[in-house]
Amino acid sequence: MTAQRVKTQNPQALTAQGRLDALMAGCPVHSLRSKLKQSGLRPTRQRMALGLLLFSKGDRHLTAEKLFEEAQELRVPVSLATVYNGLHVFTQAGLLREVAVDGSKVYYDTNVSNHHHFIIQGSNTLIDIPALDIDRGIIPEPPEGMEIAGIDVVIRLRAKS
Amino acid sequence: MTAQRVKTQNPQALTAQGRLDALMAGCPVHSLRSKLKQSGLRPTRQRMALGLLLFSKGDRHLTAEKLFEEAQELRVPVSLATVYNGLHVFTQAGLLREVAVDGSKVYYDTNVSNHHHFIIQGSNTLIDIPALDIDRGIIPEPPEGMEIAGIDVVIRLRAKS
DNA sequence: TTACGTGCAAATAATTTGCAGTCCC
DNA sequence: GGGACTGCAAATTATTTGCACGTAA
Repeated sequence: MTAQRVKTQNPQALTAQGRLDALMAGCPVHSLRSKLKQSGLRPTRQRMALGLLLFSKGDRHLTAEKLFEEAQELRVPVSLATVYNGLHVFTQAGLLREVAVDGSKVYYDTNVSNHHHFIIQGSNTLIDIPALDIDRGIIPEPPEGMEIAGIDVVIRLRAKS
Repeated sequence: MTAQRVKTQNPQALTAQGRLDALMAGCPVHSLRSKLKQSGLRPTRQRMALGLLLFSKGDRHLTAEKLFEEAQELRVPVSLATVYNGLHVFTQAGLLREVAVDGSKVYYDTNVSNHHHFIIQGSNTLIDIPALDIDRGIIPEPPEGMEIAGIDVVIRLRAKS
């Protein structure tokens, strides 16, 4: 192995892979590849394609069907079953968050930070709401011409570890 | 402050009308009947039976399938399609509230006042949370041995009338 | 009477699964 | 090479719909 072993606060910068990652930090392809590897997921052709569709356009709210359509439009060969599979493993890895909107389809949010949502009845559009507002009991103003039809708060519980 | 009880007999020994009567005994049958009429809904045999199952046991959280099972256990003749139909018209009439829990099934809450929910991961159990707490930015303590896995806030919007 | 409701079975919609074949490490 | 991943099609689950028949007003 290499002889240069200097301790710093960023050990990753000292390995060959780390230097490579740093160089490629601006490249969405390579940053996605290492994100997947860090999560123990093989960066397969299909997962890379889905990951790029999901994560290289800012925060997005997508259904499985919608993501599948986007892949098809771009002539990326991926099956619907693999889209579902990919969304599940991405979610498990903490790269996506499922949003409970209604009883029909599941939405995936590429913004995994703490925040909430408006949903416009009829059109199935999600709009982010910063968490702080609601956590302080402040209900934000609806967009122009819209009014609040209802508020759903669901706190999911699990057995303490 | 317990409600007047009617002596229960073997439900199978009764006629359909008799079982319906047993179900109605001690229950606000007429208030349900007028509630339905006020909403422009015909108080049919099936809707009365479903309404009594829903509204005569305090606040409940039910799925269509669960309500159907309860009707079957009490030998109340009603089809699954009619259960779905009934839940929809009751919801439109403001007698029920749909709760967005996850992407699979729809829950119906007989408590239509402003409040929120815990859901216990794994078991599909809903627990009411008074609205005031959350509307003031106070997240209530989870039950013993449970911890918060996540919070979903969805504000549903509609076009201003 | 007659429009609204109901029951049945078939149709949808979203998602999952079984398994043979493929690809990454 | 071997286990992880993918694709296809069939299976499942939750819900809706079409239509003939029933029933409350």
